[in-house]
Amino acid sequence: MPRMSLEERRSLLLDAAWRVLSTQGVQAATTRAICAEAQMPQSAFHYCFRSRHELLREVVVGLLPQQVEASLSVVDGCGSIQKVLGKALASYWDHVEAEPLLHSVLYEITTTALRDPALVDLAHMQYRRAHESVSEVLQVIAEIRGVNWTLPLPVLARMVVNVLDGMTLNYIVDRDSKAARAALDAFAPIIAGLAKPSRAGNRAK
Amino acid sequence: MPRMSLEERRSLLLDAAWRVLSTQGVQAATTRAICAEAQMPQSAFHYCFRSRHELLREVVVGLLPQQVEASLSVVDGCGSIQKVLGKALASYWDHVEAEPLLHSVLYEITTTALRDPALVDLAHMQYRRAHESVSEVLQVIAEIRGVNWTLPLPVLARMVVNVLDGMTLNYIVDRDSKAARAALDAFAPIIAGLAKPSRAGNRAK
DNA sequence: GTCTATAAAGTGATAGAC
DNA sequence: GTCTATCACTTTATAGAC
Repeated sequence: MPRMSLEERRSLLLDAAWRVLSTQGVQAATTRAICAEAQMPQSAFHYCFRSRHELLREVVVGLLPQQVEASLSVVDGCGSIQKVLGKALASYWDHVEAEPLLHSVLYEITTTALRDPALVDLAHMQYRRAHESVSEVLQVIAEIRGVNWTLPLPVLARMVVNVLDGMTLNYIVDRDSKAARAALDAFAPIIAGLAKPSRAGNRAK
Repeated sequence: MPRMSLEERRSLLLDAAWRVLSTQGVQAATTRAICAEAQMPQSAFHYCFRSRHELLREVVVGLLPQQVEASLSVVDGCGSIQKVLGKALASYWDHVEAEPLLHSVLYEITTTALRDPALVDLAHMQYRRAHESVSEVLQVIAEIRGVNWTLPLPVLARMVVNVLDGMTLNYIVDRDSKAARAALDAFAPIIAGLAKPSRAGNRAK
């Protein structure tokens, strides 16, 4: 009913899309459902977005993954390498258990994008970003603890991404928090064990 | 055109469904597409299946996961624990690289099922089976090599499932065989390192 | 700019002639 | 048993009155 700027409406629709996506999934996030959530008529959708694809793309590129990556990046410098790594992993995992539907959407988007030539680059982007983000965290940890990783960083980063990905997907399905945390507690020291003191000594600057 | 028994037609439709699913994905596997693939009119679908859900369920329960599990279960008893485990993992991975679209469908089904109350049990079944299957393989390996796992079997099985799941999903997206095999080669000795010689000695019967 | 109304193309499922 | 035809519904996107 009220007049508003195009930018404002876009923002409302992106927020609404985000709510519909996380609560009902990609399939259910139709232009109708999103506009209903934003309390505007369906046709208002096309004032702001050329197509549903364009909106999906903006949601994924602009909103979703940052939150996830941020949760892993909370690195606290105190304690042994295993402690530091354990805290970063625990921070990520708290996010998974707090917002399982958010993570569920990420996997839906991946599988959806893989089958749609117009969206397939989103899937590639998700993993490229995840690898970069994890690489950075691992590098920071190595620096502040004065250690070197015994595997090439890209290999190690892929391993960590894959472990977290697999654990997350499994958790989303069975919601078995106890089992998931047992697995995470077993993985943490294993990954920490892939670090060795650097020749420069084991505490940096 | 030709008359045929209900069972025969069901079988044709299941095969056709499987081909459409793996080449075009869950979304595209409509009753029309499946019947076209099986070269019969769309209405023939409902001679055999009450609904599309019923067919999806039968495909998942009866056809898909067996192949995947079987590939991991190829356990060759010769060599060190690391060799044996490495061969089982390699056998699974060969299957992934040979049939990436098959594995892709499994993830699509998982995410699709999670959002659909009528199918959600399929997602649970997938993981329950995966855990059972991996547990069994790990147990067999421990027996023939005369070792014990240093972690409870359910925890270890979950870890292995998660690692393979994460690796597979990542590979399906980026198709980076070299990077994936580097990660797998790093994981194998780590998992093997979670075994310790049992008091009974390190070669069984 | 904003809305109602509708077009155009899909979907799963069914009716009814043969 | 088999098929054509179609129903009832949903989707994205657009036309056109206001």
